[in-house]
This record gives sequence, C-alpha cells and structure tokens, in this order.
Amino acid sequence: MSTIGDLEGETRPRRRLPPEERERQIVEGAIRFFAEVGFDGQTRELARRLGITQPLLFRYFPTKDDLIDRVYEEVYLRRWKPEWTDWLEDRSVPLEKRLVRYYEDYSATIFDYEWVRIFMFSGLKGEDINRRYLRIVREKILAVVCGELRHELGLPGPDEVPIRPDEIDLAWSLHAAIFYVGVRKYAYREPVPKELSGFISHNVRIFLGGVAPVVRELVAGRDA
Amino acid sequence: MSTIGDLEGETRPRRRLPPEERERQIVEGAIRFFAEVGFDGQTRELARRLGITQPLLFRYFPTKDDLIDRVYEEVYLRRWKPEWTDWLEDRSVPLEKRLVRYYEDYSATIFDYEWVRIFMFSGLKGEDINRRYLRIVREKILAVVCGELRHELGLPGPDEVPIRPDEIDLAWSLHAAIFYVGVRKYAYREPVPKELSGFISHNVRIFLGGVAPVVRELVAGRDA
DNA sequence: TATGTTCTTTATCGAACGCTTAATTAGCAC
DNA sequence: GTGCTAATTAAGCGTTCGATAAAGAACATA
Repeated sequence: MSTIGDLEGETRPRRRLPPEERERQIVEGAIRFFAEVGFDGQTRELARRLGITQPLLFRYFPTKDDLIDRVYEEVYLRRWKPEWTDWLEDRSVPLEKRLVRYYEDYSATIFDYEWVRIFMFSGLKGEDINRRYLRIVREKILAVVCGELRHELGLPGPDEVPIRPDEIDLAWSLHAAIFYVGVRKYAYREPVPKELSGFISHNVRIFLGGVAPVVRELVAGRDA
Repeated sequence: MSTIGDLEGETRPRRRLPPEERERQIVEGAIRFFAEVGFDGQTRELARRLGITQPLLFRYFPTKDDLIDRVYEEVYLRRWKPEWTDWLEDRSVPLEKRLVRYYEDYSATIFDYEWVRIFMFSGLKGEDINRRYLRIVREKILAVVCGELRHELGLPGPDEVPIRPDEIDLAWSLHAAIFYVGVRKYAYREPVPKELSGFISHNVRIFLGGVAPVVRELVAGRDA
C-alpha cells in the first residue's frame, strides 16, 4: 500500500539512507515495477521510478535475477498462513462457514495488484517457485477440502480411500471460480464483483449445494 | 500442430518461398514463439527458430508490433464461433445439455498452448484486443447463460428485469472453473483432469444443482 | 543462356541492455 | 569544524536490441 519514493522527479538531492531502508525501498519498488511490466522490465526504468541511479541497484543486488528472486520470496512466501488448513479442518464449525471464512481471508490476503500479476508472470515463465506454491495449495487446501467434503457426506476418509485426482479437480473449480476474480481485476483490469464477500458466499453455497452427487459418484469409483 | 521450418540448423541453403507461404510460416512460428516466451521475445531468436535471417522478418512485417498484431488477429479472432450463442439459446434442448455442449466445444477450440498463453500474455499487457474479447464473452455467452437460467427458474426475462452484474459474476464462476483448467495446463504447466469431458459435465451439474436459490435471491433484488 | 524480378542474405546502424569502475559526497564520530 | 567511511553517482564497458541499406541468389520468362 505504501507509496515509497516514486517521485518520478528529475534532479533530486542525493539522499543517503540506512542500508536496510534503502534495500526495503528497492524491493518494494521492484515488486510494483515487475508486477506492472513483467520481469523483462529494465533496471534503468526501475531505478528511475525509485528516484535513484541504476548502479545503486547493483550495489544491493549483484544481478537482476537476484533482485527478482527476492521479489518472489517477498511476494509469495510471506503471505501463506498455515492456520488456513486448521480453519478448514475445524469440524466444530459448519463446512459452509469454514469455506467462506477461508476464502474471505485468502482473497483478502492475495488479492492485490502485485500478488496476482507476479503470480501470473512467474507462472507463465514456468518458475519453480510457482510450482511449489501450487503444490502447497493442492496439499494444504484442496486435499483438505476434499477430505472435509467426504466427512460431510459420510464417505470414507482419505486414509481408507485415497483422494482421487478428480476430487481435487472439483476443489480446484471452487478455488478457480474465486481466484479468477483476482485475475479479471488485476491481470485483465476488468470490472469485478463490488462486494467480494457476497460473491464468495454465493460460490460456496452453489458448490456445496450441487457437489454431493458428483462426489458420491467419484468416490464410488466410477473410473473415467 | 504442424511443425514448420524449425530446423534449428546452422548453415542451411537459401530457400526462396512464395511470399504467402513464407508469411504464413512466419506468422505460425511467431505464434508458437511468443506463446512460449512472451512478447518480449526477440526477433533474432524467432528468426533463428524459423531458420531464416532476422531482416527477412522485417520484409514481411514493417515492425515487430505489426507482427504481434497479426499474431493476435490470428489467434483470437479466427476462433470465435457465433453459433455458440445459438446453442445456448436453443430451448428444445435441456439447459444442462446446452451448457455441456457449449463448454466442450469451447474448450476444444481454445485449449491449446498458443491460445491460452497468448491470451494471458496479452491480458497482462492490458491489450485492447483482450478487453474486446472479454466483452464478447460477457455479452454473447455469460449474459445468455444468465437469461436461460432465469427462464429455467421461471424468473422474469432480461427485458423485464435487466441482468444484474452479480448474475454475470455467477456465470463467470462456471466459466472460470472450466477455463482455469487451461490456465493450469498451459500457463502453469500443471497436471489437469485427464478426461476433460467428465470434468465439464461435473461442473455443469454442480453449478445447476446449487445455483437456483442464489439466483432467486439476486433477482428478487436483495441489493448488496 | 541471358535477363529481369524479387526473395533472401550480409553487414551494419543507433539506441538500450545488464553490469563495472572509479570518482564524489552525505552522514557520522570526535 | 575535521576526517573517515560507506552510500551514491557519473561515466563507460561489451553486448544485444529493433530496424535499415545494399549486395546476392533463386526462379520465371524469353
């Protein structure tokens, strides 16, 4: 949120900052910059937006790739909340409420310009960090949702009958329906639901309202 | 599908092609190339993959942007089928079947490496052609789905009560759930449902199985 | 075989790229 | 103030970018 040092100015007095502060400024500026133009964006333009000279970037990050790695680290890894899995598994709360709570918090956490666009850019580049992130989503969110859905429907648990890929795909559908709002808004810059909260609960209701017979079929083992 | 001229070779005899054929070869190579690396990909590398020299590209396309525009034209515009709207409106067929038929054909049409990736790249660039495409989807698909859904539920038609943005968002959810399979496969290069047909019918069933009460609420006019 | 057309190449331009070096200057201890 | 030191900058390295100009080679026609 904070707007740092993008004076876009011309001749600005030399300012000497504590290294940590300058580094933080560079990283945050890089996140905004690469989110906007992609990772082919040029270091000179980034420096210009920060109001510093380009060689200064290379004092703090030996290469452009090092800076990009730092951007990944900052954007992806710091935002994951392990408690999401706990929330989803808390059977003292109705499943619908659990899903709504999770998706409200998840979307509040990752729905911003920087996160969504950097996620898409790095995904298209085939970056490994993207794959790792998706694996975590699959294991810590989607598989858990499938397990809770099984329990809700009185079906055998994952330890008895392993979660099928088809079931994960169904959980992906709900996930995609909600996440795609972020894609529409920040990647495509299109209008989106003005009230995200209502949209999320609608989607959870639709999902839970229609998913039961399909899951039963899948778990019964009608192989494709 | 056809693999054209990517010999990747070193010294290759000069081949003189009829202009139309050479142009087609360049356009198809450009589609594959830009889909892979994005539009920041370099003309020299594209030429190398085509097995021609770089200046030859500029004989056929005055600038790189002209070539990119041609790529857009080729990838987007040639794939839209106006009959999709007719299919969705054909009330002699049950709505579930209409939706399944449409999404099977739609996904068969656009689910390939080139289309999905170029769509994402151009979307991230904020290209106008992307916005135009999304508007067509909204007007010719999603709004139609909402209208048919209203009819199915005995609710007033769009001429009496205009389709609300919330309703369009619900149709976006089904659309996103299915399209995101393409994103996972071609943008992220992740595993996806091995049987797309089953996945589509599952999603349509879930959607239709759970959407009724939500749509009734929305059309009744409970404003957010 | 000779000739004209035009498709394709070689050779290159100026600008911009990531990155380096060496000179400057801001901020601190005293 | 005065020096010291590290943050910052100006200048520039070699390379690569999109794009151009002119030379060369394939093909149709005679």
